[in-house]
Amino acid sequence: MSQDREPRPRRLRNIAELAKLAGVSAGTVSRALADKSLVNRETRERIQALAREHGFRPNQMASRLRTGQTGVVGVVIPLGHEQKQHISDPFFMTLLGQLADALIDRGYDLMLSRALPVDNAEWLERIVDSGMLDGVLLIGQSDQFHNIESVAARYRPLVVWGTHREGQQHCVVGTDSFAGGRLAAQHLIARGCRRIAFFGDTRGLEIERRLAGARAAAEESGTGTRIDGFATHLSAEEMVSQIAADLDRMDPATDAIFAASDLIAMATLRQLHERGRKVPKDMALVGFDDLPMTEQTVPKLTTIHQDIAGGARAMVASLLARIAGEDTPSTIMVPRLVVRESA
Amino acid sequence: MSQDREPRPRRLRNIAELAKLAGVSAGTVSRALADKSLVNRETRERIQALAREHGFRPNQMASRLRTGQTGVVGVVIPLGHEQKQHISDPFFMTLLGQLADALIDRGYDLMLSRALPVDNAEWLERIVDSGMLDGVLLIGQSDQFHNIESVAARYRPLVVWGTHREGQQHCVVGTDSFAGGRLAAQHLIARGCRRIAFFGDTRGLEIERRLAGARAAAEESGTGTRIDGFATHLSAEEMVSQIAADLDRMDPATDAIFAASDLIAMATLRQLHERGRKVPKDMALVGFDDLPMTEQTVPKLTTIHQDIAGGARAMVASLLARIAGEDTPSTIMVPRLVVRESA
DNA sequence: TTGAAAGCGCTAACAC
DNA sequence: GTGTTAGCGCTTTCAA
Repeated sequence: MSQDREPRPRRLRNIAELAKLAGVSAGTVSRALADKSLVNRETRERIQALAREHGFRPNQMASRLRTGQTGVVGVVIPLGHEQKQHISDPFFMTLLGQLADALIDRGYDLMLSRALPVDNAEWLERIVDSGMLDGVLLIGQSDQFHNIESVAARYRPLVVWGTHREGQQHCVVGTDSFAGGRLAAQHLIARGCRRIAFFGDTRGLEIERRLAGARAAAEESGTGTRIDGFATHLSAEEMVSQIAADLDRMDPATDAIFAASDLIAMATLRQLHERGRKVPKDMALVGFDDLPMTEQTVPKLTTIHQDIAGGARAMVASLLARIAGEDTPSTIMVPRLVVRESA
Repeated sequence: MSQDREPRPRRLRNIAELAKLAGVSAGTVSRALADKSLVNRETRERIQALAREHGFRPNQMASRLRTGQTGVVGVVIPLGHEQKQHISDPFFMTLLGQLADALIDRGYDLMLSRALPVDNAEWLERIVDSGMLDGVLLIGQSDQFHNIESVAARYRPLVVWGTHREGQQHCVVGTDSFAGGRLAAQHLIARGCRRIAFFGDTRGLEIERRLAGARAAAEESGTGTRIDGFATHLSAEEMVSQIAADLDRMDPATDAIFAASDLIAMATLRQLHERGRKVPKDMALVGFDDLPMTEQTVPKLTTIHQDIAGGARAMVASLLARIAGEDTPSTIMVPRLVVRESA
């Protein structure tokens, strides 16, 4: 109704036009719109009303150039060795969703990129030096550990999801993958499993640590348990056929599978079902991540819990501190075994 | 090694500094870095080498302000009635992943926002008038149809995922939800089901059309099939308990469930399993979306396929055309029934 | 082929 | 309190 009564006036192009209309200077308009207290309450309200009436909003690009604050955080998924892995991988997406919520709550916009280091060795430099971002969040280290290290040495507002290595420079938030892998294997061994297949591509740092942890547990147990590694693709398309093949060629004595992610575990569950192998009776199965969907599978997936929401909050908190000039240590979260039905 | 040999010179702050270093003017540097042909090949290469050596990259904020092209597309998820629904909803995420891939391939960055229209009636105006974006993609119409219409009337580079209504202004890409709902119900009725529960919150336009289509199929069948609507929450947390409650209070004669999304279907599958009800023997179940994960469930989910990847490409293609000043019609994709095991 | 200069739209230091 | 002015860092006429 009100739209019919007051036909919208011509759209204002910039602060100067609004200033002319209001009979004040551009500076005053800028201050009024930013709710600065230095401006007379009456004129401020008048200008704000005028802006609202004309649907005027200051150009953010200009404002951000001028202030040097972009209000934008880059969220980047580096896909080095796992090029086929899609940005829509559920773990990435879950973390991304949490990051988006946390950043938006803090008033930041989020710029999403997928980087292919293989095509472009300077992927990270290009992003951090774009001048468009107040800070950068990396989802995963991929196989770019050293590259990240060297950029982090000079670009401070950078926080990475991933694994911590002794003496590393860059601020990382993540779960202790080694401990998680160990937990998984310990559980399987305690159940009586002695021949464990590991499904995961160990070129990724986190995955490699999970396998290492599992191997350590096997060693420590003194049971002679063996762990066979299978390099499972991360792309959804290839993953299924590869799991099928691995299931067929693996040692028939294998009595447990430790999947490096819940996604792999779910695909494995399905393939086992198709082969008529009961989980956990014929084959125990443990996943990793504890994505929400793992409670929906039949049987429910036993898995290693990572606190993704907490991790996202930690990443954002560290990044904002770094944007403010502080230095922040890495955050290593403790994984937790969640026993459900699959093992 | 090379890093040890040549200690990095002090970082250049802007084009002017590089210009001084190269003994040319800022204009020439700008042209050289943009690979403009007007600049002498030799000087161009010299400047580019210098830039590389110093790790210099022009400030994008300034460049974009000057040219008026931001190279950024906004991707926004409006959460009107479904406020609790998280940005990490798998359908959103799948579509978002595809959009990200398509946009990045075309050289655009992607700015992600979650909008809460309830808190802020001007959510969309604020976004399109921010001056930060060349165009905007909306994932879903939520309950904001009229709001979107009025903004679309003046802001052209806007493409929306959702449902098409007769005579609407805004460019939409989506699946014919009515046809999809009808397909689902037809399939269930053909299987002999006569009492169908619909799980979904019909305040969303697409969901409402799916139910309407199902009701139309029931009507047309002349079988006296009834369809009972249950308003299922979209937030993962509440969804499960609500489905459980609905399952317990629904008419005992109910022999089929049509879930408005695969996510709802998967949660329903799990709840049915817990109640010892076999799918599809005791209860037939059809989902909607055909997300990749629906092939991993046990039993595999029968669902209505939406071409999410194709839809994402269509959205991006339409948006780029609109950014270029063209006008584009809406794209309504035809849904397809995918019969697997659950019905 | 290159340099000089204007200006994208905004903000903030400095005046008054 | 408000106006004036000088840039933020870049691109792009225009002139040479």
